[in-house]
Amino acid sequence: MTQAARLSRDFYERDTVTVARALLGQRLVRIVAATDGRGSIRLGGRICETEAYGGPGDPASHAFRRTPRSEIMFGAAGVAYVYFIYGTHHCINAVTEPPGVPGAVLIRALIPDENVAEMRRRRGMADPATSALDPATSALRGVADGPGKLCQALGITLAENGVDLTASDALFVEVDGSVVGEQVRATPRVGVRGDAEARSRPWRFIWLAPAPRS
DNA sequence: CCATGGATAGCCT
DNA sequence: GGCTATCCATGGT
Repeated sequence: MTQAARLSRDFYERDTVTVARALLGQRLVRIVAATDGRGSIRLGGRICETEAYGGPGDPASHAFRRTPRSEIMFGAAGVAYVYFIYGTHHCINAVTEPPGVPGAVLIRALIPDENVAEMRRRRGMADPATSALDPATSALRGVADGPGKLCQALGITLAENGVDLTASDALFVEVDGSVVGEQVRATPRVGVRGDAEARSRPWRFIWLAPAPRS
């Protein structure tokens, strides 16, 4: 079977906002052991929402301060930065920019399209076959439509912090076309401190071709 | 709207 | 070392 191309170091080693925009439409893939213990299966989906996090000038970024936790954001691009938040959820970012320049893109939502039933199980959701919901339209809702949800659906925890997305066989991003030219919503963060430029800069990108998260 | 609950950062003694 | 605020998420009300 042919292997889809994987995003390279060069892809990630660019301006954070550019990478956040370019990740839309690509596929986040996670390989996990099959439930019968033999072989492995793919979990994943198309990235439909991202958010750029900058360096010292971005108060909402963990790299606002250089600490042991945020040090990874100052390192090699294409590495996964996973953090645990609110005592419950994990969030996965892709490190951006050349070494020494901090930056990361938070992956906020996926459109699940591989082994959705397994991802639903990992989310604690009902089997769509026995659900009253229409599987054709509702089986995807709630599975990966949020940064914490997609990590739970894909089994991403702090153990995946530092994984090289350009080299790992268990966690990576595949090229699945670009959404350049398609409809994308870019919005600044509101309610954060910083100068006028920082507040008005586009940070979050939502792919409007499919239904984004609610 | 509100409760949740673990890792982290910063400040303290 | 301890102690506390914060974390712009999620699920249930």
